[in-house]
Amino acid sequence: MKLYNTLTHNIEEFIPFNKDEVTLYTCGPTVYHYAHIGNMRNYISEDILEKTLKFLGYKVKRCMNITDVGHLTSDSDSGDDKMLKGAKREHTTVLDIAKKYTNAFKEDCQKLNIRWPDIVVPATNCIDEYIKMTESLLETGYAYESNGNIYFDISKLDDYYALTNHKIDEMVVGVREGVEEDKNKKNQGDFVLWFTKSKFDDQELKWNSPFGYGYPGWHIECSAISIKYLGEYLDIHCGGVDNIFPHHTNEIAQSEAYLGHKWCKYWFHTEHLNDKNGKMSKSKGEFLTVSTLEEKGYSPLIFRFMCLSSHYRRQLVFDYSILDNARESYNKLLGKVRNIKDEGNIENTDEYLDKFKAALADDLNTSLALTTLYDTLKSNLSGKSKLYLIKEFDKVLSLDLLKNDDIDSDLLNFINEKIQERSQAKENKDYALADKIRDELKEQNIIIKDTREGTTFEIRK
RNA sequence: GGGUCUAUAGCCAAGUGGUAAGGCAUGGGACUGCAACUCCCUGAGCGUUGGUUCAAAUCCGACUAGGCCCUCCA
Repeated sequence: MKLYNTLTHNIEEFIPFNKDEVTLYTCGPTVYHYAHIGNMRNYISEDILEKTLKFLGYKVKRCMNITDVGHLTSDSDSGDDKMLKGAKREHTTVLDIAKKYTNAFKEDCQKLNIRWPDIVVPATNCIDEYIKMTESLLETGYAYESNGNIYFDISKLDDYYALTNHKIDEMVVGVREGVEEDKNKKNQGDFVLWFTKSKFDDQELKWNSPFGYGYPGWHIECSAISIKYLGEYLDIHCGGVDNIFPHHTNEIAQSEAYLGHKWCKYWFHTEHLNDKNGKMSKSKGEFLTVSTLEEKGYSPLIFRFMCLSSHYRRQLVFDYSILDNARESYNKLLGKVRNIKDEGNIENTDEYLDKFKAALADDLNTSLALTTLYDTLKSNLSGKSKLYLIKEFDKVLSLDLLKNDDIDSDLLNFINEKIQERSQAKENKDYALADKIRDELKEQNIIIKDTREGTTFEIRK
């Protein structure tokens, strides 16, 4: 399998540390609000990565954190805590906010057929580990105390900017509005490992530590959680491109300083889903969530299909015309699959299976993988063979290609009555009534289909 | 200013040196009471410009346009 590695800026052959089991770490959400669909694109990509690895025969152990503490709006000794802001906004506690939005995130994942990782860890569960790491970094001289906080000293490293190719002299401090320089730092790029109460009296969650009563910095959690659950050697670390700097850069710094050896081999980053004004964010523009799409009548899997028809390292500009396009394609695809008759012999399907695997093994070329699905549908294979292949493909695609929706019996009766009514009207040549019934059903996304064998229907997603 | 990525038909998009996959939309046809569904047919020389090569969308250079990052973010 080939994967693009941000660390080397190249597509590389994937070779895990341990042949038997691949370790995969995902930067999870900061649960201070709903995830928008741009966030979800990232998790869809990671889901495809995990399922592809499994499809190719690897065993995968995947871990994800849930950030419920320490995520400030700035890396300097200032700025608000996102969780605290969320709690104030909704007049409740940080823990309630974390619980509410963790559940919401889980539901979104379910709707999008994103497999929930094997290990999911809230950041607040591993305070001891952060303290242990921070203590060790202080002992070895990679960290220092200044004005109550513990900072990581990036000047102790030769290759701090390996991930980004940034050059320290050409960095501009405070490009983004609202970023202040922290005068307590030795180097402007240093980052906080532990905050103390002196600076943040209103912080709700605080713990005792050898460095004082306080709470951990944002970056330390991913390193500590990953090392705790996946070991000292990590195969793949995933996240959105926005996390390359500073988050992942800092993770590498503190992890390798702590471990004393190379830590993570491959860095996997998903590009952003933008809107026409640029990057999607919770603070500007339309705040689009999975629920928003549902309210507008789009099944979440249409969004998944839309993501899969592009490539994870390609920016995608969200627009409803693109989603509409995906909806048409997806519905037609489901229709084609539904029309396959389960008959004939099981034939040799290696040609298609190999093409599908090759597409995914080439840095997750999902677009080409979908093409293989279309090729399969157009092939001369028996219905039985086609259905077998589709079932296999859907292990990775997870588009519910073969899932028959259970229809509520009341609804089914209603539709059948309407179809009867319409057939009667047609017999009476009362086409105005027949068309009226058809139109009314269509408004409810029920599409009437007249075939030689009689009238059937389909519920449009 | 530095870093990084992208530029293929109306839209999404494959393609990594040998004269452009696929999907959606459009148009035409079959089917239909008319439609929808389904099936068949239907389109571009690859941002501009130099160069390398027998041969370039594919390699190299320049330019143009755009996105993202440079201590919030997936």
